Amino acid sequence: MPSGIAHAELIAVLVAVTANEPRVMTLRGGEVLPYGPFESKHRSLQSGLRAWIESQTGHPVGYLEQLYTFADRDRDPQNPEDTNGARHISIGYLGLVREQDAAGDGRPAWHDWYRYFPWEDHRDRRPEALDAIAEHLEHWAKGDPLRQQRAEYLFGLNGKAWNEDLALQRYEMMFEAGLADGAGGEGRAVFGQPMVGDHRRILATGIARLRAKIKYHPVVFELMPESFTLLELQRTVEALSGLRLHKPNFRRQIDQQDLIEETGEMSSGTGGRPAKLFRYRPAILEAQSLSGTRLPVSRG
Amino acid sequence: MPSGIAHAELIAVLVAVTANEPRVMTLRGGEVLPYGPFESKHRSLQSGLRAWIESQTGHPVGYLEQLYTFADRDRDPQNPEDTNGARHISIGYLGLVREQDAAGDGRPAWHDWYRYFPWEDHRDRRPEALDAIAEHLEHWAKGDPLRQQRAEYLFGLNGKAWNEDLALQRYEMMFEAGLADGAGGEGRAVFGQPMVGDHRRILATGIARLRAKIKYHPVVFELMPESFTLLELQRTVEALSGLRLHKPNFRRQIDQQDLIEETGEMSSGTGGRPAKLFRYRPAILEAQSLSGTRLPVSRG
DNA sequence: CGTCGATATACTCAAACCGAGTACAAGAAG
DNA sequence: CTTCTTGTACTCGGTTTGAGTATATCGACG
Repeated sequence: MPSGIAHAELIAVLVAVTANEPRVMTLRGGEVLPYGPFESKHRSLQSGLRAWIESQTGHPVGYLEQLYTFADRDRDPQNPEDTNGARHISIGYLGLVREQDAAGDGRPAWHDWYRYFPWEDHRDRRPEALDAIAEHLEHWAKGDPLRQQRAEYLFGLNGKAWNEDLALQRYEMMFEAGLADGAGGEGRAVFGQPMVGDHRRILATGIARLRAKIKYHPVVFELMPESFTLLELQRTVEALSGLRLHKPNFRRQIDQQDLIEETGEMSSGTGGRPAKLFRYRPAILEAQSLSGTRLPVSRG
Repeated sequence: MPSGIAHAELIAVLVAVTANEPRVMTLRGGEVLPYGPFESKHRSLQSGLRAWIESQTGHPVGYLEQLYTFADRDRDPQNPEDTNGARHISIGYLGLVREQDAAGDGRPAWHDWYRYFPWEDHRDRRPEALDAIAEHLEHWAKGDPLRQQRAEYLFGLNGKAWNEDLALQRYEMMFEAGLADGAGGEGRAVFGQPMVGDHRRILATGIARLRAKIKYHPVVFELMPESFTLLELQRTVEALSGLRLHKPNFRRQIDQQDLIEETGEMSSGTGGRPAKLFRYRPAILEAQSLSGTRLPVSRG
């Protein structure tokens, strides 16, 4: 069997939510996702990565999931990989941690992920960037009905509904249309802060996966502090999904499923009436995380 | 940065449905999944694998999706990989092809996948294997309430409902309990045909993924011939999910979504009244495959 | 002290969806 | 022409879900 030798590395999309903003851990001024060599001293990829992340962030990783393995030849045009005949493989992981915090070696920094994808935040209003994007895409899709239809669908144009789960496909279309980095040349606009190589695509993959995941699995709780109010929980889900939710319905679905229980204490309140504090029910965890636990992600 | 060198290979779970049975392509008498080295002559992993599969099966691959990257150190105990310091990475893919067909180099054969997971087929009756499995698991979980609860949940014991999506978790529990291969020793029973290394686990990953996928994405059509009757479509979904479905409801959901259209012709009939022939609507494909197309997988 | 602003929490209501069952139509086989 | 098998249409009740409304309880401020 020929070759089959490759450079392998791990790359992590580490997410935390602080002050109602979803954040990603980055290096080098925010244009690189944390990555590391594929070492074999640990029993599995997961456990090795987990240890590495904990050394970097100083916090335990609540949830860790393999995202995707990226290995396209033209991944990173600036860094030709065929020189030695071996290819470059990046195994991407999605990790959720409870708090943003400095510490660690490589001066990691947490950044609001909407800095990289400003068009993905629909919590307060339709992002203005969308209008400009729509215009560019229209020009790009001119004469190609399939492209047009797909652009309308992905970006919620012409009365189509916005679907928050399609973050990756949206980014990919923008990349193809030359709107994601300078590669398009010819004076095209660039939206959102670029990252090195395909790191922004990997981040988009993580966002899309997480947005899909929170609807059916109780992973949000990995991002919450020990005790929290229902509104804080809702704000976290909203931060991740980029949508505003309907408060009564959100609460209904939450307590229909017995995912949380009251701690007995009340929040000291930021403004209005004090809210009950809740905690995630760890006992139920195993069974629930298998079955179809649902978090309502619906417009409000 | 240290090492980061690894042996990389691709491994494929190739699925077809023929005569209402889900089949997997295998080599060497059915105990090996098709695999190949990770070559760099193609633009991407996907396209390289696609070409390779088509040369093997003689049929185009309708759908191809990355499954998971397997790289645990103790993946394959018979084949120690630390000898040369490089680790072994398998990038798994799930592929759907339209017909089973011989041809190709390595004398590939298609096998009913329930041969490897007999307890997963609930179409006609509750598999008898489940009783024996339940008994073994009960013994294995004795004194550990978490294990007990999880076993009940995974295998639908004690009145719990069966959930077809949990195929992977079920296999993993059986593996842990020593019921999946001879490794358990001490005269344990072995259920289903074993495969080399972790190939059976990879197959379980593919089955679970496909079962989850068909509920929300119109990928079943990649397994269907050009034109088909509604019952044939239903039988295919049933074959994959391992469940019987409610006919009227299945039909309702199918044509609510405009996924298919009549060809105008009728089936020459296998028994009763001739059925209308339908075809998948290719025009809608792009948009639909993004949105939440639903195929009803419910008991009948 | 009373009102306002803000948040928390409870309740209502209709549309949509979904599981399950029933009834009838149309060809094949005997 | 009866029976079997498959196809197709319809009904019905329960559950889910999106959306709206009403009330409770705090802090702040005049």
